[in-house]
Order: sequence, then structure tokens, then C-alpha cells
Amino acid sequence: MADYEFNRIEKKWQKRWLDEKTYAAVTGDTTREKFYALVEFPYPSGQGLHVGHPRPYTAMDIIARKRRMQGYNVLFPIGFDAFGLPTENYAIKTHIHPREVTKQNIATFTSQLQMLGYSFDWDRAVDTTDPDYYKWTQWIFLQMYKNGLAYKASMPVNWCTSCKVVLANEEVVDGVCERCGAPVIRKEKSQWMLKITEYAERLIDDLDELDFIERVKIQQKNWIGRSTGANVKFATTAGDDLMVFTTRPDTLFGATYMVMSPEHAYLDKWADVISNMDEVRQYQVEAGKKSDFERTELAKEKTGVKLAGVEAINPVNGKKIPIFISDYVLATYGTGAIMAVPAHDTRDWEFAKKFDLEIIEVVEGGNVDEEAFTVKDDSGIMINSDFLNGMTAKEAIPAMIQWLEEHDVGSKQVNYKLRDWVFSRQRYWGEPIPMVHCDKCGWVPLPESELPLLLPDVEDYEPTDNGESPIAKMTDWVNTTCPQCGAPAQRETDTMPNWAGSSWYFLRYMDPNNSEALVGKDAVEYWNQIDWYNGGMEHTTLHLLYSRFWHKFLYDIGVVPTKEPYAKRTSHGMILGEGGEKMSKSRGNVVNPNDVVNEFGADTLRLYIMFIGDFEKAAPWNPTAVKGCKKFLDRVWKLGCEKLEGDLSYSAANEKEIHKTIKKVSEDIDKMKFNTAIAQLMTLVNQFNQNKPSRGDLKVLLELLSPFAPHIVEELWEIQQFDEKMACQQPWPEYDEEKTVDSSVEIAVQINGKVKSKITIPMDADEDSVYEAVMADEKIQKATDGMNIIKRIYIKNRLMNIIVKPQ
RNA sequence: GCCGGUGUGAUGGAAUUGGUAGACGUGCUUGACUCAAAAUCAAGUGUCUUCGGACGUGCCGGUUCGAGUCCGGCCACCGGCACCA
Repeated sequence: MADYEFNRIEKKWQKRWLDEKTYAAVTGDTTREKFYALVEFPYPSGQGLHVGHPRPYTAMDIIARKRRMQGYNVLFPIGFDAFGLPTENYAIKTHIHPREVTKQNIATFTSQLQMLGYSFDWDRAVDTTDPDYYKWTQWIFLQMYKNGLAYKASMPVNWCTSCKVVLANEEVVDGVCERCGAPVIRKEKSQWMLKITEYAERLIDDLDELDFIERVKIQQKNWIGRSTGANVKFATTAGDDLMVFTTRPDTLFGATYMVMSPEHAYLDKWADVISNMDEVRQYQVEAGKKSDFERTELAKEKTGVKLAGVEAINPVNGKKIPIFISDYVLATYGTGAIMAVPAHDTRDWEFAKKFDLEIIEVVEGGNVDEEAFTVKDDSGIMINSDFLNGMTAKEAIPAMIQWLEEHDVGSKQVNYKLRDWVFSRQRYWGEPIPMVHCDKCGWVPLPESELPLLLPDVEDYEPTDNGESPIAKMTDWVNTTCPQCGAPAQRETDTMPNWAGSSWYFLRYMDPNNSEALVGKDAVEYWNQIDWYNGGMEHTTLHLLYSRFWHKFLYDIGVVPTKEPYAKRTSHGMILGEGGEKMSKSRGNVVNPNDVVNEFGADTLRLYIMFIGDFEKAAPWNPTAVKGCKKFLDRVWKLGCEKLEGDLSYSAANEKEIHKTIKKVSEDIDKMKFNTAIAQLMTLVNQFNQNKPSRGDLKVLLELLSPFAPHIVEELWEIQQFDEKMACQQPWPEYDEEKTVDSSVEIAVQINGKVKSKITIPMDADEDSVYEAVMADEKIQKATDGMNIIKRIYIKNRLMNIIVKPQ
């Protein structure tokens, strides 16, 4: 018997798959149903592949391989999301051009991914830094601009003090930079923005039709943060009406004061009317100095300033109430001002206590002197509220909205927490934003014929302290002429964030070499929607949301035929270090896939990473357990090398277990229960070691194993000369439900719900004959001796429970 | 604080969705082979036990003939959001 030389075997088959383009998807083969399986394309970092990558990749590879065997026309592509900071930082350190670094890293990643035997369609690989690719990223930006979805605005933005770059809200975690951990401060800057808020409603509502795992839907919904309520107009003694948003218009009679955010525009407008403007200015300065992080840290203690000389009028009762400014009211949400109902809102209550303001109870049931009574279930009864008295909150809300509308002082309103997407980055290694600024014409888009706008070469990639991109120093590139009027003009020097290229990459895979369009009509009609997309939870409110937004826009302008890019979304758990901690260089617990492949082979790594535990949950790496998977493959090798004679029928001894295994493996792959599928394959192999397999037995084992461990399977397939076509090109085995069932079954016999004995009965035996067999059992006779049998419960093929009472 | 998730042997994890808890793997014990070790193969492995049994899925209670699974109340850990009106 030949040794199991996994290194030689794996290289041999990888080469053959690539040479023969075994896994190329065939567009236009209408005889077969299409299946588009997608994994998140990697960022090609200098560290190379991490063991985290193989988990989702192996999972989708197994699914793709099985679908091919089931006759689908499968598109399973890969590419590289190569713009981004780590590469740029590396360039700063080494003075090697990011383009070169990216090229090397992509080469490393490619060979590592090929080393693991993934059935990617390599001819379709995309690279977001390729001008032929980012031409279309820029093109989409131009379409957004033309449709009013891209705009430049000066506003306070998140500024990472270490990366020296603006961050999107989604990139700020606990007040620090998601990537480097440095503090994020607020900085006033002029930025390109994308109006994702225009799509907020559709981004929430359309989730209902999608087959996404629930936690993804919930997280996106929370992030978009829809709340329904009303806008209410308060007249003021300054003359202007002050508009507020509230989710509880029913509590309007309890509104005893108002609060504006320190940034509210009326403050400047009212400067002459406000008699304590000095105090107001001082508070504004202090609030402005605080970073987001400090604002949240100091959340407990309320601060604020009462506006002297201005009062508001509560529209429902004409009462004059004071107005404050406080940083607990955010300028960016709602109208930047609130009506305060201290009796029923915790924050308002704290503020009212501190400033000794009136607290009026309008919903019965709490003790508003002690704490705010926040009713969550809408069932509280309204009091002190004139025409609302006696109603539940649920009834009072629409009643109040109606009243507001009738009196023209308010209306129903929906608000979202989602903010527009800050889209410019002051860095080098990104897509140039194809816009030109002309003193006369303002911002002018580059004509599409000038795309791609190439990223210029610079001498120095170092970001500048004044917040400008390194490209700003390339005056030859920056200075241009206005596409509209021909006058001297300047190019935009900020670049796009790394989320840009990844927001549409799945479309390019459908038609990667199209030079006329980002994707051809036929290709996008055929591949249509991604059938199954697996990726990390960390992208839920970033890439996953952004790409849904872009796709909806592309749908609106007629580029794609579907409203949503992904029909189904699943997510894998993280691979942790040995101690159950996150793998990191500083902890020194990083496992390199290369080492595992060298020592045990790619098939063992694939098998282990799928066997490690529940796919959705995090799992710690266990080096000794890897051996178990290697041992399993050693046993398969031994079985498979033995020369078998005869036809391809199943042996009588193994037939039942084979049908069970086909069923279990088929179903488990579709449910991503890879660990139990592998366990069943192990059980089958254990049985083959008891009952020598026939030639047909071995053939079906190899077919079932081939998505998991494709290399060893192809080698054994060749040794056995099963077919001219490779194992991966065989039809997926089918099972006979009847043959998965045993002829006899062991059932439990319980007395009063406790298992007392076990007996073997024929499959599907009727209750009376089972009862007879039960009563013949010695242990049961003993247990029921001298007892009254009250009743019996029979669950077919499972158990019989006898209920007895002492006589 | 709000939203979501998880809790099962020494260990990673199974359990037909209310029906024999611990599949499969690791580890450990014993045996075979070996001068020996590794590898391989075989048997065993939840806890306690007076060997009749008794107990056992984070804790307390409930529903049920029957609960890891359902309900109520806690505890612990993980993830997300957070002064969002």
C-alpha cells in the first residue's frame, strides 16, 4: 500500500483543477439551475492568510462542491479587497509603493487559498485596486452625485488622531478607532457624504423578505434605529417656532420645559433676545471640546444653561415653559431640540431634579417623585391631560397626533438613528474621488469618458497633520481645468474609504472583464441575486449595510434587476486561540494555516476547521484534536487503497448505514451542520472497519467525503479507477428513505416516567404487542408487582411509559 | 440602561425540536503488537453507591405520564447599541 503522502497528492490535484479549469462556472448553460455562492473577499494583508479565513471559505466550498455535484451551474468566485490602511502604513515604513506591496500580498494569498484546495473560479478574480475595476467604483460615485445622493458638507466628523483620517460612524467603537484603537475626536471638516439615510426605510423594510439569520436583521434594524412619533411645534417668545420630535406625543401635557442642543442654529439667531448669551457661549465651547467618548463617559451628570429672556409655549395648554441648552440633546438627531417630560423620561427626570423643575405626572402608576415612570407597554392610563384623560397611552398617541394636525402644530413623524455616510478619507491608498472644484462652477463631476481617474504616484505617503490627503502635494495632478467651463480648477484630493470597492464587487464577478459596463445585462440577468452569502458578524452594520444601499441605488437607476443583492446571509463564529482568547500577535497564540497544512495536509485542516464545533459559534483551536481528523483520513486512505473487486452495489452489511449517511450528510451540509456530517462519516468509516466495504460502498463514501476532503478523495478515486471523470464531477449520491430505517429498534420502558428497562421490538410494532413484550420483561414485572396500572403511554419506536400506583 | 445570544462529562461538542442525555472527536485507563517507545489495533471511561439502585444538562420554582428542550423568577459569561427624545 502506498503511503498517504498528502503533500504530493494535494499539489497534484490542485494543479489539475487549475489546469483543467474544473470549477469554472458556465454562463448560459440554461439546462442547469444557477447557484451563486459568495464569501467575503479577503483584505490581502502582509501577514498572509489567518486560520480565521478557512472557516467560512471551507464551509462555502463544501456547499459549492455539493451543489455542483447536484447539477447546479455554480458561481463561486474570489477576489481581493486591496485598498486600505495597513498596506499604506507598510508603504510609509518601507517606502515600497503600495501597488507593489499589494501585488506581493495578492500572490501570497492566492497561493495560500489554492493550497487549501478551494474550488474558486480563478479566472473571475477581481482586485479593487485595479484601474479597470475602480473605474466602475468611480462611475457609481458619479451616478450617485448626479442623482443627488453624494454631496459635500462641512460638519463635525470623527477624526482618528493616529490614522489622521476621518472615520464613518460605523468605524468608531467605544469612542476609539475601530482599527488602531486611538482616541477619536470631533473635528469640523468638509467631507463627501453619501445619503444612505434616504434609503433608511427600505433598508429596514426589505429585510423582512430576506433569508438572513435573525441576529443580522436585528442588528441592522437597531443600527438604522427607526422610531415613530410626532413633530410638535412650540411657539416661543422670541418669535420663531421651535420644532421637536417625540415618540410620546401623548405625554405633551407633562412637558414642563424644553432643551435645545448646544449647536442649535436658533441660539445665534436669538443672540439679541437671550440676556445671558455669555453663559450660553461658554457652555457651547465646553460642549464642543468634548469628544464623543467624553460625552458618553460623563453621561451620568446632567449639565445645562437656562436661556434667559426666551420662553416656549406648550401648544396644548398655552403654558409658558423655560428653555435650556444641554449636551444631552444631540444636534444630529430629530430636530436638535426636545420637549422634556420629566415624569416619564429618565434623562429629563434627572435634569429636572438637578435644576429643580416642575414634574407633572400624566401617566398613572408610578411614583414620579422617586423616579421617572417610563411605561413600555403602552397600557398606562392618562391623567392630568385634559381630553386624553382615561385613555391608555396606545389610544392617546393617535388622539394627540390628530389634535396636533387639526391645530396645525404638529404631525406624525418617523425618525432614524442612521446618519449619512462620511465617504472621504485623507489618505493615499484608495480610489480617487472623480470630482473637480472650480471657483466659478463649484463641484463638477469628471466626464465618464475620463474614467478611470488614476491614482497618481506620490513620493511620500505620510498623512498630513492639517488633515489633507498626501495627494494634495501632487500639484501637477491636482491642478486641472474645469470640465464645465475650462477655467483652472482643482481635483478633489481625498480618496474613497475601503468600503467603496467592496460595496459592489459581487456584481463584477458576474462579468469581470466587461469594459463597457460594470456588469453586462445578460450576465446580471442570469446570475441575478447571490443565493447564499456567508461572512462575519463584524460587517453587519458596515459592508453588509453599505452594499445593500449601493445595490438598491443601482436597482433604482436600472443597472441591476433585483432590489436586494443577497437572498441569504449566514455568519460563522470566530476561531479563537487555544485558551479561548482572541488570536492576536501580541498574545502569541496565532495559528498559521501553512504550518497545519505542512504537518497534516490541507484535507485535515479543512476537516478539522469544520469539525471544531457549531459553525455559528466561536470555537477555540485545539492542536491535539487536529490529529483526530488526520487519523480519520489515514483510515480512509487505508480502506481506499485496498484493491476491491465486484460491481458497484452496496454490501448488505453496510447498506443501511450508507443510506443513513447519505441522508445525514446531505441535510447537514444544507443546514451548515458540518460537524455532525463529519461525525456521521466517521461512524460510517468505523463500520467499514468492522464490515469490509464493497466497491460500491467505498465509492459512495468517497463521493460524500469529496466536498470536505477533495484531494485524498480524488487520489483514491484514481487508484480505484471508478470513473474517467473525477470524483468532484460525479452526481451527488441519493438515498432511499425506506432503507435508512432499521428492522428492529430498542425502546425505553419507563415506570412513572423513569427508565427502568430497555427492550428490542420490531420497527413500527403496534402498541398491544409492545405492551405484551414489556410486561414479559423481568425488571418491569418486578417494578409493577403489587401495583395498579393506571395508564400507559406509547411513543412509536421510542418508548413506553407505564403509570402505576400502589394498591 | 436597552437589544440579542450562550450555559450539557476531564475537554471540543451531539441530542430526531417535549420522548432512552452525553453521538463523533480529544484526553485518560487497560490490553495486544514491540527489547522499548511512538504509531496502529481492541476494550473501557458522567457522578455517587451498601451493587438493589440513587442522582445528573448554571440556580430556584412551575406545567406535563415525561423537560437539556416549554413557562415564571434569578445568576454568570459573550456580542451589539447607548443621553437617539
